[in-house]
Amino acid sequence: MSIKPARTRVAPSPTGHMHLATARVALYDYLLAKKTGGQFVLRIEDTDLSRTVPGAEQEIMDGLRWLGLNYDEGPDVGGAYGPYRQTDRRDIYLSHARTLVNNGCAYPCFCTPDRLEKVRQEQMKRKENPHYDGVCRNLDPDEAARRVANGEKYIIRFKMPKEGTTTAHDHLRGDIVTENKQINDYVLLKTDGLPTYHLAAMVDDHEMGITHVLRGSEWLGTFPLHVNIVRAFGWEEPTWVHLSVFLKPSGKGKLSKRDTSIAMKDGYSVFIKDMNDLGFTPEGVNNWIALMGWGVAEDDVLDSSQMVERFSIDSLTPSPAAINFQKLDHFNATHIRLFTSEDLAARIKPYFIREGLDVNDDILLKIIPLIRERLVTLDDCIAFGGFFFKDEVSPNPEDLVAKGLDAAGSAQIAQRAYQILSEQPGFGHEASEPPLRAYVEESGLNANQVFGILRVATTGQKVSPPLFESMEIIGREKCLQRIQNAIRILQTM
RNA sequence: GCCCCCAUCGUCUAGUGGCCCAGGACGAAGCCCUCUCAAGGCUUAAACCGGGAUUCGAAUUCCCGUGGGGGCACCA
Repeated sequence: MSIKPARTRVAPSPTGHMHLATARVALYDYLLAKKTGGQFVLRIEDTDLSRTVPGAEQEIMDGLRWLGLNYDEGPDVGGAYGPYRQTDRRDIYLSHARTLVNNGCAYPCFCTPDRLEKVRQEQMKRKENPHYDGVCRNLDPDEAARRVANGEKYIIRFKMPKEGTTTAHDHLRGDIVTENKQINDYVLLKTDGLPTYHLAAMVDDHEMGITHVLRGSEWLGTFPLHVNIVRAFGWEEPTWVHLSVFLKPSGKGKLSKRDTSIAMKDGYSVFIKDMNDLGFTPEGVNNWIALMGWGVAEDDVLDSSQMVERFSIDSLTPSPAAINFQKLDHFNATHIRLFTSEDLAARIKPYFIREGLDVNDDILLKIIPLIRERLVTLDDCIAFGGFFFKDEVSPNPEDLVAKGLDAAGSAQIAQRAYQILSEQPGFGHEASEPPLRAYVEESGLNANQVFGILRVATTGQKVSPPLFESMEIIGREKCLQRIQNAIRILQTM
């Protein structure tokens, strides 16, 4: 690991919901910056006006903050290398495009979209690779300049060398050698005066002093182009790291944000904005995405500081990774068990409130040890602890009937239990459990039957945290009331 | 069609020529614990895509297949 501080950037387009892949790039960027004492930058790549979605930029910033990936520089925090929104940098790209035209590495192109489309069709018909046919590449520079001066519409294309090969170095894959003739004369500057990614990203990465470019492997195809652009400017290249892509859970095909069938189903989502609602924690999500594409040996439950400590771009993996929601569950549940009681209480409180429950903070803190290891997602607190905040519970009558018994028999047990509990001077679980256990012994019933009735009676549900501890928190009065109510239900069945 | 990338248990991965009859984690199965559900403990099943080559020796190097993925826009 280099000691030199790294400047990294995540550069999403505000074209839709922020998803897992963006979050992972940001995570790695963040980790590398922290590890080396450098800076992590957010840059918004909004040069395609037609695809920009209102609110998407905010969603990205909110998502990064939710994940705890606070950027040192960005549109809303500023920084010495701004502006951080590409539409605010038009002039910068324009002058750089001119530089390239002037040094012969780029040229104006006057071809109409119509003609281009026709050329493409013909090439396809001839089973050729669709590519720009180079009409304007061969224009006399003076004539081209004249036409530009005359106000003719034009774009600027990169003049890709026709001969030879380009060797581009990826940190994970080594040298990638491509024949130059395979690479098109890509558009650098569009009719609307805005740059394409190819120009904008290269210019910005250089101008912003980015030392390590981490990006998706979908950029591998244009990687040689990018390297040529950087070299045409005479700039030093950053370290290029092309990350593996995320595959659908099936492993068939790239994970797409347009694929709604898996975007949000069964309580899972690929969008960061949904994670909180679904009860996932930043710790769980970060841990999950961190390990898809990063080989950490052993101990793979890591918090942010442990990740920083261990992170290295050398241990990133180049192969595609299928996402696995079961693992998200695992990491989420594991991190929940690691939170302090106060922290966990604060985190689950909103879910109770969302459910319309009146949360008592004392009770909230008391139930934490009872429900903590049962939570996979934070919103599971409702299923395991909602009844603590209800005045009454309404058990399903059938659930009150113990296994192997009928309603009348179950009612008798409930009655006896009621009697035992009301005769007991104390009510804590230490006071209540022994006499009830003794009753189980002498009655010849099993604990499941007796405790099961009480569980359903007092909590209103078949599955709950440990019975006696729960009853203690519910309180003597409420418990007796609820058991009384259960007896009534059983007697009228 | 053309170009590029990738290839270890179902999944995420460790492994950089002998330490590997391949290790960990998730998931699965079983047992223990147990008032339900969990958690926890123990155990089991489960992989080096195929074929050549190099080498005393290959999961690890090279070549060829095959499979998967990505790209071939005035989108990023």
